[in-house]
Amino acid sequence: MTKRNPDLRSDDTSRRIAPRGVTMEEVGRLAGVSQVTVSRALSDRTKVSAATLAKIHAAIEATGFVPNAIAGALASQKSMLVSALVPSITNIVYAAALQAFSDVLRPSGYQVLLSETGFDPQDEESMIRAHLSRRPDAVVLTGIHHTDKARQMLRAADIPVVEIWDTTETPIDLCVGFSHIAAGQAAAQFAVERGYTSAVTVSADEERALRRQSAFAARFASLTGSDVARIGCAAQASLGDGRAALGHIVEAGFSKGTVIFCSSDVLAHGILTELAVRGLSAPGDFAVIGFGDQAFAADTAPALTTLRVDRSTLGRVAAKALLARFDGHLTDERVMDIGFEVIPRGSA
Amino acid sequence: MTKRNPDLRSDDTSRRIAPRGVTMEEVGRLAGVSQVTVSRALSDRTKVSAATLAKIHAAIEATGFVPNAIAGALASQKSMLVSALVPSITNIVYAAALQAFSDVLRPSGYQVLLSETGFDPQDEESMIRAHLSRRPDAVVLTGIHHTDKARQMLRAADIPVVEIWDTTETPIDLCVGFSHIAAGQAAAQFAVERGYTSAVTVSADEERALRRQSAFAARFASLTGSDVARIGCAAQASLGDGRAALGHIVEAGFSKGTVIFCSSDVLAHGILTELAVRGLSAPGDFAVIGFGDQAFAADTAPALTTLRVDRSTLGRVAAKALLARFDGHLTDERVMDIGFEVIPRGSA
DNA sequence: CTGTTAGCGCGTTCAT
DNA sequence: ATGAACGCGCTAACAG
Repeated sequence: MTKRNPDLRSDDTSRRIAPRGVTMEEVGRLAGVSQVTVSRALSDRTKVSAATLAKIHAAIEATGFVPNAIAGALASQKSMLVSALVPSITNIVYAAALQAFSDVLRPSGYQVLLSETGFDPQDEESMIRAHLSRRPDAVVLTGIHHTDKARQMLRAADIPVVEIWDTTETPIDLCVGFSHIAAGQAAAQFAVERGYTSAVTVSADEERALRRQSAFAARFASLTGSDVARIGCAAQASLGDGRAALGHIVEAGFSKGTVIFCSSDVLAHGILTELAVRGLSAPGDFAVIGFGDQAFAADTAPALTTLRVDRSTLGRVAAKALLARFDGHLTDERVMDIGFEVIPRGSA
Repeated sequence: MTKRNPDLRSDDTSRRIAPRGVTMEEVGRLAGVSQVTVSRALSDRTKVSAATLAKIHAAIEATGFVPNAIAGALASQKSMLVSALVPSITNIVYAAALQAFSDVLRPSGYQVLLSETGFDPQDEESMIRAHLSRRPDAVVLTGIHHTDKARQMLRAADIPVVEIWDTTETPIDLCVGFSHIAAGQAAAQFAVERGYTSAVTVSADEERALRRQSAFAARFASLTGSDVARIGCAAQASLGDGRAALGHIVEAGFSKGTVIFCSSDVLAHGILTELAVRGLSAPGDFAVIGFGDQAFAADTAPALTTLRVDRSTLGRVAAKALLARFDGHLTDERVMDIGFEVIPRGSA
């Protein structure tokens, strides 16, 4: 008998204090059934008799068995993993969308593998490679700009891909977001309707924010004939950046009655803060429009006029689209526009 | 010959448009070497001749091969995955720590599998089970309160476990955080030294925040002899909650010169906001102490006096402790206190 | 309802 | 420096 005694291994583990992990084989042995039966009991309890099911559950309880999802994934070619890539997890905007996204996927057994890409497509590409090595059942990317290599790898992976936070005519696969150009235009339209004839933008140095900013400026100029200046700041704009921006605006001698379109509510909040410090008021001296409608926007003083993008809906729609795909529903609706909404409050 | 022809599979895949995933076998065939050689080339390039290495890389390039980490993990018994469980990813406090944590682990090839537990130990337990099924090489938990079952599963998994955001004499394994009691006491001490003789706390309904609040109240009372009232709000406290809290404080008739200790900077910011709206000032009318030293704390008006906890350091220390463990360094320093710091600014 | 047999794609011996 | 054989723990046919 050259064949290895199958019991050797169990003898080895029985000597150990902490086994490497209980297997279905061991659970089955204890329950008096084979490994497959254990597998079946766990995947579909109706495929096993009530009596054996009870014995198996007892054995699982006794051994503390936790299924090995790695082995399961290798055998079934399904990892039950969805990978998500966002620029930053400390940015509430992405975090909130991911929260909703995960919440929808979890009940179906999927877990989300998350990574930060920063704002660089090259970094994103290498993270995509790392994620694909785990054979996710789907991938979620932020934005619509990716390297050619990244697109190619994604297509080769032959799994659903969702691009979020933007819209495009040419998605890799699926797309859930809204038009940043339309958002910027809507803000301009609103500002003009409110009677403002002069405007400045304060915008984070981030591609989508810049697109909103440009659209605002173009529309505002075409509507009023007045040029729109731009003040820039870091990609992760802070309250302090907003305060500093107002300083520049005031010192540049912008006339009172100017409206300030910010690329985020945080920047807008900074503007409001600095306004108060300088004894100025909104919208009397300067009007302020934010972006995002974050939790605090309704509670600033004055309350912040802003553009709402429903981050939860974004995540939820993306997740549901994936679940539909996993169920074989091949929707022809590949790009889903969740829109946005101007929320008029006190600041403009 | 009943044995399946090993070439059948490759013939099948050659007919496909999108193969299920290129294998080392296929890469090797194209490079004229065996599967093992490809494996070696990828794990340690020096174990393969320069000539074959080149051929292998060419084949990888040509096929778009991406290693299957699932198969790798099953074979090597190493998933290169670290699972992390936090109450909420939209809470900047946890997100920032995770960011640093991931950044330290990534260069070593580890990825972080993240899940939200909410604030319920029972939910945490089931998420732990789900995570353990993926056979992570380590687990990170938030806080020191977990169900017995959870502790038991974790021990059975026989992998490093790090509890973060708190300290304890009896960690499951490792622990990285700070003493919430000491933090509350330090805030009270500071308040007393600044001359405040009356205090109120505004605290989120969350275990660690409540512990800080109690410690503050106890120390403040023992130092001044005056009782400390408590105002509570939701676990995820908002700016609006802070504003409302000040309303209660004012209406309850607290004397001016009272110091308000908040469980988060966001709440404190809300207090400052409402103070300004009511024409009151800090610290003249009411002094405010926050907690966390978030990015905006230095830029509020007045700047917020707060307790700083270095979230990046927290994440970094936890990650480094794990890397040391992976390298076999069995430190006897199991609980690491990263401390905190009182940051005196204008509000108190 | 239950067991047998084959892989899933890789790392890890052990040869050569 | 390279290859053959084996096994990681599970799911997926196929029998009975």
